[in-house]
Amino acid sequence: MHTAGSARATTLQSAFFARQVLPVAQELLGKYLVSPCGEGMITEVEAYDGPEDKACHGRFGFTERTAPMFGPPGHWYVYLVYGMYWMLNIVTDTEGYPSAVLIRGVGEWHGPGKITKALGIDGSMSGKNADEQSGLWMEDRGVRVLSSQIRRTPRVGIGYAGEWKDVPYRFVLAQ
DNA sequence: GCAGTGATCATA
DNA sequence: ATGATCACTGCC
Repeated sequence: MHTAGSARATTLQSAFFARQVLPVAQELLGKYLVSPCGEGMITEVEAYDGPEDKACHGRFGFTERTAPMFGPPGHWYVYLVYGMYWMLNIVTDTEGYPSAVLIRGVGEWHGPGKITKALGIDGSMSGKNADEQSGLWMEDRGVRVLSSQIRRTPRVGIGYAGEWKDVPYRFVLAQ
């Protein structure tokens, strides 16, 4: 109680994610991804923002796979890409509006496919709430991130997305 | 620079 | 049932 910097870790709750995806994505830098299999600080994310975003999976409407994106914020959306790699996203904003943050870098793991492989995350996590019961959640451990430490770039791997391919929705914590 | 890999979705 | 697509990675 005497040391200002010794904040207890707090689990990020639904209210944190029930906001526009861009501020949520930016503020996830410096937070921790935690599971029984491993954990680390989030260092790279991307935002996917609603039906107008030509790179967002929600742009084609509700399907079985993308259902979690249309569900309540604070739940996981996990899908397989290129037949090999599970992509981990946290759903944001309001129920019915498809938006999510892709977790691309955590601790020593640089790359969304490496994170899920290291932590043993697969599609069975999709649609579950991000809490201790599901076994995968995020924590604020008091790490302060200055805006000067954040680099913004276009998103990776979405060259098909027309005018949306160049929007700076990727956030990287400077090394 | 590009192959590997298989679920998903549209079309039928 | 079939074919195109794909928010990656590792090796050429």
